[in-house]
Amino acid sequence: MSGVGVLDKAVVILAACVDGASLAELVDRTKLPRATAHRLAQALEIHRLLVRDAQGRWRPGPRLGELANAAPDVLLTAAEPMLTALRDATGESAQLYLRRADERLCVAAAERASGLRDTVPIGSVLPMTAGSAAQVLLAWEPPEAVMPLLPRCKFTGRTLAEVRRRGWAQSVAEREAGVASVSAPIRDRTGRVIAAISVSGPIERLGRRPGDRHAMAVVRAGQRLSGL
Amino acid sequence: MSGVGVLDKAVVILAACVDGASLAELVDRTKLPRATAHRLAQALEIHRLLVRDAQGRWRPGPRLGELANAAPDVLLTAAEPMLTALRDATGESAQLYLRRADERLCVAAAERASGLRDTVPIGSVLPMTAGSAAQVLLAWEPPEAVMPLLPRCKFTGRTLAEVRRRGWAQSVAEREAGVASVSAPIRDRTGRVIAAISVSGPIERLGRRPGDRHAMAVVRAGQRLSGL
DNA sequence: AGGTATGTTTCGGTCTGTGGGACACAGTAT
DNA sequence: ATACTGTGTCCCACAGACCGAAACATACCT
Repeated sequence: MSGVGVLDKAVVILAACVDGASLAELVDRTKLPRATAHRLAQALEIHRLLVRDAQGRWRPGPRLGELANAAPDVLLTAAEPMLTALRDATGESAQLYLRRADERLCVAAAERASGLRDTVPIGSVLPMTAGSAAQVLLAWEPPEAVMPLLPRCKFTGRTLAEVRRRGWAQSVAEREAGVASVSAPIRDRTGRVIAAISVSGPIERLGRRPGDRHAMAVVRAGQRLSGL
Repeated sequence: MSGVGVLDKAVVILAACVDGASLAELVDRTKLPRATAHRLAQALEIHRLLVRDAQGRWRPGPRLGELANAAPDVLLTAAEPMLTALRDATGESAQLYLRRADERLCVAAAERASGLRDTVPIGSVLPMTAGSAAQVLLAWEPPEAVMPLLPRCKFTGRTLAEVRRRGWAQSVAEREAGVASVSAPIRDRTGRVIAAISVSGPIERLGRRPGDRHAMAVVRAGQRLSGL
């Protein structure tokens, strides 16, 4: 997949251990043979990329945090001025969301200074079942990752197909009554969607088709933040 | 080293990219052949464990943070009650330190409630060149990792040998005038020192040989936090 | 123009990683 | 008490994944 099979397997194991995993759970989640899963998990443990608790469950290890925190996140650093510019260009609050399993995390924001505005504090966890950012974070995921969620979503598979076609999403009164929003993807160098950039505000100002008004600015901001 | 060579190399590459690295720098820091370094760095990039900026420098990628933040740090969770118990048992403030290159980071603390006390706020960055926690964090490091630091340290190689022999360290007026401290190692399951646990307070109360008084309690707390 | 440094890609060969199976232990069912 | 099943750990023969020298491309310096 990346061309280095051991690394591919190691990353699958790390992902499977995010919420803690016994060996049996690890084997079940990764579909790796037990000996392979055991051997690689132990090696990750030796490198402190995993730790093993008293019950024998593997969890993310401290070295991940050490490596992650060693340098500021390139995306977050670049996002600050871009969100500010987007807020100023559109006159609405702007946010950046990362996916966290079945939720989305607001990791950066630039808030409209005055008047009626949608405030999403940094660190907020919002649902993945409503809102234009959720649509963007899900639209390019494999169907098997999306299907379990769709019955609980305010949008449908058809909405997500439309998002893929247009390259952006809009929502009206999905996450919250009275709020409309527009979102676009931020992609990594391989083209994978890693975050969503959004503007949001009252329906009174944004209208029932907020994409007509702001999609271009949001898409452009997303493109500028892609590939970092 | 862990028994999985590709993983060993990948981790070396991740560590070398912490402050950003071009391919040439990566090759120089890791001593890997250039084709190997390039191939593995690209694979890490595909997995978003590294990102590559516009100048072609690799940096820690967002997936590290995603994996790290997914679950609370086992050690920090366990440390809270242990530091409180150590503070109560010794009557002095207690702290937990992680190594960060040439500094140490206080990541947890339990402060003595009243009277004369050493306050180290969580998040503080302290030097690696003075203090008993620094001695503990360095004592079991390979000589080549320690030698460059020693000329600037308040202690010597002999001090570190003594720390290894005793299993703990003490300092008097090293990091700060009037402050004495005792520290012990916290180890992972492979026996590697990953943190230092300390008590600290005024020399008036701790004396010039604070280890006589508190080493046993500190060592025991360190042992209890080891292997998580 | 020539030399050097850096980044990227290829591919034959070697040795690393794979994973079936054995073993030990714990838990469950009869 | 016994048998069976599930789980975790480890071994080692062998297949193929990874290695890395070499070639090539590009940029930079003199």
